[in-house]
Amino acid sequence: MSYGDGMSSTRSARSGERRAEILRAALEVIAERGYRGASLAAVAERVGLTQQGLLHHFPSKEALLVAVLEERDQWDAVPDSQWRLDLLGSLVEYNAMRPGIVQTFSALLGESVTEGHPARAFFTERYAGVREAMAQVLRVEYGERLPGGLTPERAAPLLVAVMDGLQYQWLLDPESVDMPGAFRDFLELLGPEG
Amino acid sequence: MSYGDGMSSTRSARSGERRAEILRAALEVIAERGYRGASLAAVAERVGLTQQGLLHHFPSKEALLVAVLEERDQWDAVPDSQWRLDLLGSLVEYNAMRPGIVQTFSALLGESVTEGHPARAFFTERYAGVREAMAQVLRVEYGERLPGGLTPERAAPLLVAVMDGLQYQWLLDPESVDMPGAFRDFLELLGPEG
DNA sequence: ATTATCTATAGATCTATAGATAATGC
DNA sequence: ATTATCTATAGATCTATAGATAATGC
Repeated sequence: MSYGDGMSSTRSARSGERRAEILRAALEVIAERGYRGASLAAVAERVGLTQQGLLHHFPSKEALLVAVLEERDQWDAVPDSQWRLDLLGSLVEYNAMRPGIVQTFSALLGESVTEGHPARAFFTERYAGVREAMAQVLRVEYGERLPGGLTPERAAPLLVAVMDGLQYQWLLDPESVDMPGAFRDFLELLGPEG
Repeated sequence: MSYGDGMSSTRSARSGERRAEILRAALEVIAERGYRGASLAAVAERVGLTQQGLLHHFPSKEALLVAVLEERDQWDAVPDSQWRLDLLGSLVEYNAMRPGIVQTFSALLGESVTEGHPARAFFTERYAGVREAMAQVLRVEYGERLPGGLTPERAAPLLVAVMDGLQYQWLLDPESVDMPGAFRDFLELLGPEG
């Protein structure tokens, strides 16, 4: 399912560029301060607009966040069920090269568990989907029985948990935590095939 | 190392109680809104004080956060190197019974990766310590060689990552994620001894 | 006409300080 | 005296709306 160019007949190319600029700036500011701590003014300043000028492109702060989340190409370098297990290591390596995106994502994930957070539903659904996709990836690699007697469905949340958990440890202390190496260790642990 | 009663000669018992009440309220409000989203007024209201009344007990919002973090009994039902591996499963089970604390912790961890967050140093140091402690726990259980050819030091960040990562998945969707079960699965994966 | 921006501003908050008042502990 | 709490308030923000002005596209 390829999803369109985002600037259909109603919106000019120039406007599309502006939106993209704003989204990039929002991503940065959220990485630095989280969503609740990010002010529209800070995002606007980064693209040389006033806060009111920004609100012409996104009618509210929440609309801006939703747009950021939907532009999930950023994190949807993340796998679907077509992926192969041995590519996950490379994905983690790739993530280690873009701390900004990882930080935005991790800050939003952390905030999203608080009450009434506008990203909560997004993450809940996303994780359900990612667990399913990972189960399928594991099934392709191992069939129904994994080491330790696990099924793909039971191993999937662990795989996801390791990726997320390592991101926090790595963001807090990149010198001490070799994120890609640790993730490969986990794949090793998963068994001979990995 | 037992750490004292927190109300030495300088502070009355009544004051200690008030402080404890405030800390409990702060824990709740942070769970609901994160640290940046938590207002002193919201915490104060919960203990029947004005915001200014609260600031008599903690001179600033940051001082309140520091006090919350230092009262880490909450999360330091978390292991030191004396622990045994098979007790970790029970710890996760215990955590599954106190979603509030888990949520406070997870929200703070998420926020802490943003710039200039007052909990950042705390978490960085805490994780270094927890990794060390976990390595020692693994060493006691397995010696120097774990399944997959891992050393205790290399397995430790994975163990920690699984615990944290599962917490997020579980907070977002407790119906779909069996946190204690999944963690036991991971211990199973770690090998025969676990 | 529509789109992009701006200035002005309303209306909420938020943290923190100053200083008054009441209660408590020697 | 010290401790706990309150009222008043300064000084920053923040989001969002209203309405003016300039630029762009048919």
